[in-house]
Amino acid sequence: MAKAPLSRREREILDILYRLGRATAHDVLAAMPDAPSYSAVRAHLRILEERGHAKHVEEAGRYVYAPAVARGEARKKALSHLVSTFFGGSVEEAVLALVETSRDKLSAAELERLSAAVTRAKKESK
Amino acid sequence: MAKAPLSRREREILDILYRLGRATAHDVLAAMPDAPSYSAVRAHLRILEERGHAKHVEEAGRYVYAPAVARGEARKKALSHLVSTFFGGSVEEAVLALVETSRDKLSAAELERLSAAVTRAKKESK
DNA sequence: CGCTCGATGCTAGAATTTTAGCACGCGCTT
DNA sequence: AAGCGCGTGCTAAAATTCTAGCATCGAGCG
Repeated sequence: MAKAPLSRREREILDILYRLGRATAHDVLAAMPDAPSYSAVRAHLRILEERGHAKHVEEAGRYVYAPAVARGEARKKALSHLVSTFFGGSVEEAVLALVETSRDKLSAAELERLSAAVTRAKKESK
Repeated sequence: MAKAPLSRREREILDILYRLGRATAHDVLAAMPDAPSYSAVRAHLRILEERGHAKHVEEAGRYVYAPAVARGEARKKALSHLVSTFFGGSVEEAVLALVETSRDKLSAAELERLSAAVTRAKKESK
């Protein structure tokens, strides 16, 4: 499975696909702040599919697109890339940054769950 | 501060810059798996600078490049983009994924610190 | 000095990406 | 059954990205 690097627009569109989960060309178009023509979007979607990054199902006559590789996979990849380029490979620092910079966005319940997850990890690593 | 989206190669090179902190054209070239010519790299570096993404200092005659926007800033941005495209905006999920998928990579000490950070966050949010 | 080495600036061309538009095809309404 | 409205496939051309190579310039060396 060769992983040809995506071009700018392709990346943008694929990201939207990940964000939406599944979407038609119109949905994608609507989600783009600097949208080009409908045709252009469709062309990209087609190419994305050709290269194995997306797939589509026909539904009531129209195409509904979705990422080809599972969200989970993509997440890991993106996460690992980010950690290595911005945090020198330190997962710890990444987590810290995430928690610190969005303290207020995290509810008490969420923090509780995070706490539990860390504890769980501690046990496992023992 | 206009935000012109980066092209593929530019993105790649800028990432390397972030990873290395500071680097000469040669360093960058060496860090690229699919490296083009030295000239090409230099050209991109120049463009990157032109567009405000990188800057350089002359040092012993040669140019040493570094990202123009602080690592911290870039981190936040990258993190937030990632969270929104892959985790539906949920910081919690992102942290969980980070911790879960790299359990073994985290040392006991690191987990300890994370635990402390979460606790601290809890207090603050109170 | 005169040469070579290593670095930079610049330019032009090749290659890719990005976009728009046209040509159907299908289901509906009139 | 002819005329929309809406979707798709495909192609060609504009725009950008990517690359290489040449001209220069300063430092070090025989």
